[in-house]
Amino acid sequence: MENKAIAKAFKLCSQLMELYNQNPFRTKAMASASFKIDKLPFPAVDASLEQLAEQPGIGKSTAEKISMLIETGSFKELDDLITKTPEGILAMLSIKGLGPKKVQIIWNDLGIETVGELLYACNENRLVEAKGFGLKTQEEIRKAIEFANAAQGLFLYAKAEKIVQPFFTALSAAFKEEIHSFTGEFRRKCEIVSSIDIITTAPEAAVVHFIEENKDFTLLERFDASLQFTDPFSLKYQILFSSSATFAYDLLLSTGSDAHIQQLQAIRKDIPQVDNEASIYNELGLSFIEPELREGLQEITWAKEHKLPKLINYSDLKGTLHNHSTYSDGVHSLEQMASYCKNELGLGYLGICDHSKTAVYANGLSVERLAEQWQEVDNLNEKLAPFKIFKGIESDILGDGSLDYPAEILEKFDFVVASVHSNLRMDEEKATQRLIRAIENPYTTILGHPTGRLLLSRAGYPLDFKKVIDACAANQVVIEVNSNPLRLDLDWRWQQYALEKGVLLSINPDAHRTEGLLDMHYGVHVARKGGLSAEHCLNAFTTEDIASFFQKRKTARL
DNA sequence: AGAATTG
DNA sequence: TTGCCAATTCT
Repeated sequence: MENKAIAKAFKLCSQLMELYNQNPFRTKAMASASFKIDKLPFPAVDASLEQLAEQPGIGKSTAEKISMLIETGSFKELDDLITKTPEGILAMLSIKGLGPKKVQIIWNDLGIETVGELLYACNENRLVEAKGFGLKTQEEIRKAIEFANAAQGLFLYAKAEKIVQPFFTALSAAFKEEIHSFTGEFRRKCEIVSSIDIITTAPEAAVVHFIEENKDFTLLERFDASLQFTDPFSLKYQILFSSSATFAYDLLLSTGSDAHIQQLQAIRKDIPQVDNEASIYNELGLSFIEPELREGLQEITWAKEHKLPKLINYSDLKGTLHNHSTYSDGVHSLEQMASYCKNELGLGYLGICDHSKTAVYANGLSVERLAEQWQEVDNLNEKLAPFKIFKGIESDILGDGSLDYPAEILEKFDFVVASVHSNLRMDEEKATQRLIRAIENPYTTILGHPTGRLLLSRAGYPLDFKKVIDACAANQVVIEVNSNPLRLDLDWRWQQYALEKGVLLSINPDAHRTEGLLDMHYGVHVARKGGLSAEHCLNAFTTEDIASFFQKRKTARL
């Protein structure tokens, strides 16, 4: 059990305590325990009861709850609260805009106990009758419910990967002589997947037996050449049965996308059945197209002219930009982050970009604390050389598009990532103007997570992407590919346009802990979908090249 | 802490 | 009517 899951359980417990008007001090204590656990720099599962109890903010009783949670999946208080709460009420607590107080009113005053009824009430304009609810709140809740409904049955790529990897390994081990491959959305590295598609040459009856032996799985349907089932997470699987003779052809067709296959069929109605994918493309007069690119955008045109981009690989990354530390809301210290980059990942540099002063909720840095951080960076740079820490900041873009420090502070950073964290509900016109003002700021080096979206959780603010990207091109501002699996923002659908305009992209993990740096793998996946090559990726620059890039940006604005 | 919404 | 405070939720 990960710290995040433990923290979530404590958070839920605190919300339920508040829902039932329990002692506010105990409720607060529960919430603060959740916060503390989320910020532990080591996995709670590896710690002893004593080690946990001596952590500031975690006492003996919290430590015991944690160990109970790890052992049994729950603890007494939480269990009792969950038992007496209808499922629909629990679901409401995870809808954005609804906290314990509002849910309490919905439940007690309106007598609504399910999310479906709540949506119905919104549509019938009945929510406005309740105290504390108005038209705007009702509309926000309605939108949040519809967003959550649309996300039903969908999984973040990263989550699906974690779930499915052991299954795929087991399948491969059970049928060692056969060929297996992921296919479909998962093979195309789509940021969201609706099913896990696997193609195999293993005999159907044996695979069915293999699935049936695993009690966790529920068989759904069997067609001629496919088998569908779900797992305990409700993730859907589809297994396609192929043969070694037709494997490449079946793999290509099942990989899709539909648009890509249609475009291939427009070249030749019958796609040739030869023994590997590269040969199939060659027969059609095309260069081999990597699965990630098969989205029906421009890849066929590129392949016809043999002008496909040489897609970036994880191993092309030389360093990492946009990361947090304990100076703001990160879990690991600056030194831990730097050592991990240097020793575990073999990277050449770390850009440290803690939150700026306006982000108080994330412990943003005052000018005084910035000075402290810079001193430590200087010390660490001596100690870890030739490894290099670059002094950066994730500056809030304020409501009017300005950055969060005066020019005399901004000029002292090696680079600045500018991102929006507040006032997320602007209309397209306002949000676009706000971003463009930030892009035009001479101190902005990188535009961070451009839309603020959280996949399967909330839409980003609406933007005129062309205007934003054109402004980046005009001002030589790099655009971040935020690699957090929940963000993956800039979306790959717009990366190709940015690259056409000569904009550089940067695969940024936005890591708040050492392991978060590994999220760059997901950034690479979507950047490949966007057609990114190493030469247009800022953090594929060597330490020397990126240092001179930052220096040039500085001299350019003098 | 600061913004938005509601009362 | 207007302005201001209080409560809730989010980032």
